[in-house]
Amino acid sequence: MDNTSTLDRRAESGHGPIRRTALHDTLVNHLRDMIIEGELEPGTRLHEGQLGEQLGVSRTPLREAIKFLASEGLVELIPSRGAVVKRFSAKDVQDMLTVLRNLEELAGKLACQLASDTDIANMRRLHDEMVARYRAGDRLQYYKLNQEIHSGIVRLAGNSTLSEVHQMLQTRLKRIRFIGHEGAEKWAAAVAEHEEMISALEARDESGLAEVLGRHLDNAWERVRSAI
Amino acid sequence: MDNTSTLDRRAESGHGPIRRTALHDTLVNHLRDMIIEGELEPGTRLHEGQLGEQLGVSRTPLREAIKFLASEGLVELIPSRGAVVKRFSAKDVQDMLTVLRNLEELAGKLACQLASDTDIANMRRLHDEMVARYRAGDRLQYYKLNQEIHSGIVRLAGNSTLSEVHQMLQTRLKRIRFIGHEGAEKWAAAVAEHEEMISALEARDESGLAEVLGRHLDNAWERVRSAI
DNA sequence: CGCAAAAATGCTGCATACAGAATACAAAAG
DNA sequence: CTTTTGTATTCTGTATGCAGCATTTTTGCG
Repeated sequence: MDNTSTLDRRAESGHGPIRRTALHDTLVNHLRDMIIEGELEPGTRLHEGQLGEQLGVSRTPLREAIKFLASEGLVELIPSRGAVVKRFSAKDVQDMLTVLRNLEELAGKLACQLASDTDIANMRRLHDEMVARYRAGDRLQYYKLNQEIHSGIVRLAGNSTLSEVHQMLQTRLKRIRFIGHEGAEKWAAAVAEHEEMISALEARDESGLAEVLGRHLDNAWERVRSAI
Repeated sequence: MDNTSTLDRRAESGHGPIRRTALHDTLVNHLRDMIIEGELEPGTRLHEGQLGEQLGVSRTPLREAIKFLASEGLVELIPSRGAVVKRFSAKDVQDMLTVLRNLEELAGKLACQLASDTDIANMRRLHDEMVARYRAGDRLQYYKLNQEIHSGIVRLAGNSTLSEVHQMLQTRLKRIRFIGHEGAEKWAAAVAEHEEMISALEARDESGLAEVLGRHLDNAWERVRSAI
């Protein structure tokens, strides 16, 4: 049997020396990925002994990581019965998107006020790169750049709490968005909305940007609602 | 020396059998209270050995609770150096209030749409009770009811994510609000704003309620800004 | 007396060990 | 055949022990 733990392998695949980051962070990120990517499906019990052996760590740091994720809302703690991967209902997703929409609208307005011209130029560059990935049909890279753009706009709002909360909701929804693989025409529409977003940002059109961001997320809901 | 741990004493002061809740929850709540009430000041290192002995628990569950709080943003984890109580700058507080304002405005709108007449009547009752505490000069009870009313309006929005995020920010700000002990005239103004809030809710006046909630939080910022 | 290097101390990070609760299974009674 | 109860197993919750890192103190040398 392979004696190298899963964690080591993943860490080595990164850059530079092995395990720069503390084990706690590594574990948290790894478990988060496992949940987002569906390796641990909703409702799955997180078996400490088994999972620990699989990852090559003892139960102590594993439990700490699980508690951390519990506070992030990705897993649910059941007294004396451990932790299970949280299951999100359709309403849960809708609720998250409602809040996310509001936050992005706020972020859009603030970004128009606060972003430097350089910041905006960088966003345009990211956008162009994303469109290139779209044209190439590279869904995975498109998806990554898409997320980066949304996070980027929020970052331009210069509000750390806003970034933090946005990041948290984005993470919870990642799992869902993986499911909602939209068709070609919807994908094109999403790209068009992104074009609108960047244009509004360049024009520093607060209400315009907020409107597009809101519409974009409403459409996201339309895209995934059937998949849940 | 008193052999009963601090945790036991606090638990016994509750209702029913001792320690209904799991130790994890008890610890998290206790530490959270210690931070909010200023017993653990910002910048304080959370000394595992010492703190554990003081609370009468071993390091393991204590560490798990600390990790939980770290994800809530109340403490900061520093690799190989443990955890410290997070210090919030004036900008941090302003950022939180900006987000909180946006969330409450959203909640106000949704509450006007979704709340039942009974729900609204209950809010009015809470409000009247709060005004009574104000007239009696009972700051602590006033403060508690105040928080309950804000949480209540958010709850009426029927959006669990909204409630959760709101609760998180409210918790982080509690520590700050404890400082901002407003003067008599500002207190009166705050009560007046609350009266407006309830009236707007009863009239199901979405924009009116959102406006008051926003103004209320802006004023909250004015009240605490000098104290930071 | 000042400074640097090295030892010593204290704390965190992780692993392991033990106790108690929950569940699964089996056997017996209705 | 179903239900119930006793027992065994498994997993969680908590305590403790050990190793490594950070910091501080002490000691040796200029």
